[in-house]
Amino acid sequence: MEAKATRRELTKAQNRETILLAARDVFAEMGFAAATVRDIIRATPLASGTFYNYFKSKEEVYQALRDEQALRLRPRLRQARIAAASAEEFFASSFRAFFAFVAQSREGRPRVTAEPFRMDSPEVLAGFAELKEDVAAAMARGIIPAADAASLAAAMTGVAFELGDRIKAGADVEEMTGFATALFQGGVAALPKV
Amino acid sequence: MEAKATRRELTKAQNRETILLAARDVFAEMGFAAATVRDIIRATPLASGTFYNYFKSKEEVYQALRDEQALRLRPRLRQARIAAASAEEFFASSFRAFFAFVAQSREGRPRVTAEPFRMDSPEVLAGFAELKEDVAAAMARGIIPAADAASLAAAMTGVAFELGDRIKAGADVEEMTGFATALFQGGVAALPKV
Amino acid sequence: MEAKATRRELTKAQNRETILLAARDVFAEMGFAAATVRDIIRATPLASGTFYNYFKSKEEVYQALRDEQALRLRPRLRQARIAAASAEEFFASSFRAFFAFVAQSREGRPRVTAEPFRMDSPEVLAGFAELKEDVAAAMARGIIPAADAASLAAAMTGVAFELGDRIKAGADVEEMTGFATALFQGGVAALPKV
Amino acid sequence: MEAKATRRELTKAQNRETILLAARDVFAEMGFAAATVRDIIRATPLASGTFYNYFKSKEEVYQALRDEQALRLRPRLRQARIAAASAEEFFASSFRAFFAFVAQSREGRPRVTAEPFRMDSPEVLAGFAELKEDVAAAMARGIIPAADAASLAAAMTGVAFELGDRIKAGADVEEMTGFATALFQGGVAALPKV
DNA sequence: TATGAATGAGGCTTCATTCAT
DNA sequence: AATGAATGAAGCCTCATTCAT
Repeated sequence: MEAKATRRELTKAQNRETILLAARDVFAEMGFAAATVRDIIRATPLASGTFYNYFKSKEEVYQALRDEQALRLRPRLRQARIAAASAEEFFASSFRAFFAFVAQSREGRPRVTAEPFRMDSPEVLAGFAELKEDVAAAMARGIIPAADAASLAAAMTGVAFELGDRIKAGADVEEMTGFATALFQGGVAALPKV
Repeated sequence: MEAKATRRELTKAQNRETILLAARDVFAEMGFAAATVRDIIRATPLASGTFYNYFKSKEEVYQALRDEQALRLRPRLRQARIAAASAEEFFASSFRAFFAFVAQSREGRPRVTAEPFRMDSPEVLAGFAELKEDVAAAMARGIIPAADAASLAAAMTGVAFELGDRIKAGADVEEMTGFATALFQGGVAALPKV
Repeated sequence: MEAKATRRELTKAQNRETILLAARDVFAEMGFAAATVRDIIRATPLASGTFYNYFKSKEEVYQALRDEQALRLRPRLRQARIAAASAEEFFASSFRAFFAFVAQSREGRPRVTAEPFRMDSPEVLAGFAELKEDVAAAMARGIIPAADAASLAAAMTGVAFELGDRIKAGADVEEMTGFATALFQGGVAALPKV
Repeated sequence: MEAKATRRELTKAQNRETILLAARDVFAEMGFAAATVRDIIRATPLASGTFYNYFKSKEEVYQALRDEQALRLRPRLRQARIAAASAEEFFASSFRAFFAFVAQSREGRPRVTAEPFRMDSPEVLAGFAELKEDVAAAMARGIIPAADAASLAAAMTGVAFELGDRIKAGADVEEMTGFATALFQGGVAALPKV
């Protein structure tokens, strides 16, 4: 009895995963705007109706994708930031975690999309909120000079996304981390010389 | 005969503009992904067929919109950066021009879209290339310490977009400019105290 | 073993009844045309597959519903008409039985449907055929003046349905019965004065 | 210029009519519940999208069909009833107008539908309201004995529909009219002997 | 050029039904 | 029997685009 139930559950979970993976590829290949539910289904061995057993729309798949990603990324970031004992450590570990994540999830799947957007899913927003909190906490702990935490968090986000976009291989991770960390630590003057 | 021709020219230009303005509103209201050519036409007194006298698709309108914006923004940015005699001036004038532009184009049109994307139209890409060049030039001129120009340009872009997103009123422009400039000048230590 | 079998029988009958009741509500709420098998299932604690152990389609449920109703109504009508010793009795008992049935089956379930249709299920048709026969029989017995029995039966049916539609509460039954009976007995001149 | 406009208008009107006629046949053949928009389109030389230039749904076509019919029927009925100088005339002219209308609109199109329903479109409801008013007016004028006008109107409606259903050819019109009129005038006793 | 109805491809979604468990 | 996920046919509808006027 239990085996039976388990088997079904398994298939369900697999189907869901199948759809998510297909969606990721489709979005990457043609961009979110152009992608259709049909495209996702076609990238799958499943029947059209099956899609709707799992998601209501491409938006929902997208959310799930984002959220799943964020869910995997957030703890790492959090961990890195909370453990930081100095500004250098705070920035370096934050950026390193993010860039490593980008490099890994980009593995074998080159960034093709002409449309680098970021939907404001709850998980993503929550991730940003966390960053702001952590920045504020770091300021309170005296690790970072007191300033506008929200703006600093936004600046970190912008730099992370924009430099993240430029990451090609795992090799770039440390380089980018060094660059971003130096920038936030000491401005242009502190950047690694070329 | 000439009058007629002139009038026609005028009408042509006006129709094009009508469509562009409508498209801007439609994109702002429902996002690029959800918007359709029909939506744009409906936001216009024109007939559906007329759209195709001016554009081939919503993508093309979007490009035109971007390009027009970039075309208005780029000279200002360029001007500001080339005239800069110090790093401080370089950053401040760049960010100020951008934030002012954002504040102005947002006037009366609150940011509604749940989809803050940035398509890589030729004009926008060109704008980024320009920034990179100008950064490199500034480094060559000794105004900015020598470093990876592309990464620095990317970082500036990221900060500009992310802080730009947070701009609500014209009043924020100077504040944001000060924040971003200080960050690039001297890192977190240099940020305005709260 | 026997207990088990019995229980199963019971469950079978119960499931069938469950589906029929759900179908009745669904049809009443959204009309037959709009209702789907899924709607019926959803109004039930049963699984979708189970439906097909009992019925082949919503049409079949509908028939079953009609037939069950007709099956309950017909004997009463028949009884009433056969026992009639005068035209007055014939009409009054027929209409009373019908209106009472309507009032009862409408109890607590107000007429919502925008689609007052009457499918010609075998049972319903049989009911009409019976009425015609009984009318003819009553004519043969001299209780009702000889006339076109089919047309008279049709007229009775029309009046019954149309006045039945106007019944709200049990209180209306006698009133409607009086009205219809008077009409068939003596025409407009015989109708209750207001 | 005018000719051109006229030509277009004409085509539009023709298309609308084409759809209405097709819908009428489709509804007659398979019943409203089973009919789909696709069925209607298929019964037409038009493209699927064209349907939606004229109607939003099969319900809307149905309404239009009903309303058009009612619009043609109502004035005749009204006329007939208002001109009536006696109860006999009131009933006879009402039923005659209705039965003639039924016979005519049924010409060549035998009643196949297994589903004799009547949707409560505004026009149909208005028609019924008119009947009630006219009955009341006739009572006020002393032509019909005072009674419950609404119930009498309902009874007339029921008899009309039910007998109307039995009409096959124009030949039946007078017969049915005589039957119904006699019934309302004097009850069963007054019915034509067989 | 402007118009706007017609077109039909194609996306979206639900549905009845099946079938492995 | 009961379950409920999978299926894919098919209905719904919108859309981009064409084209006669």
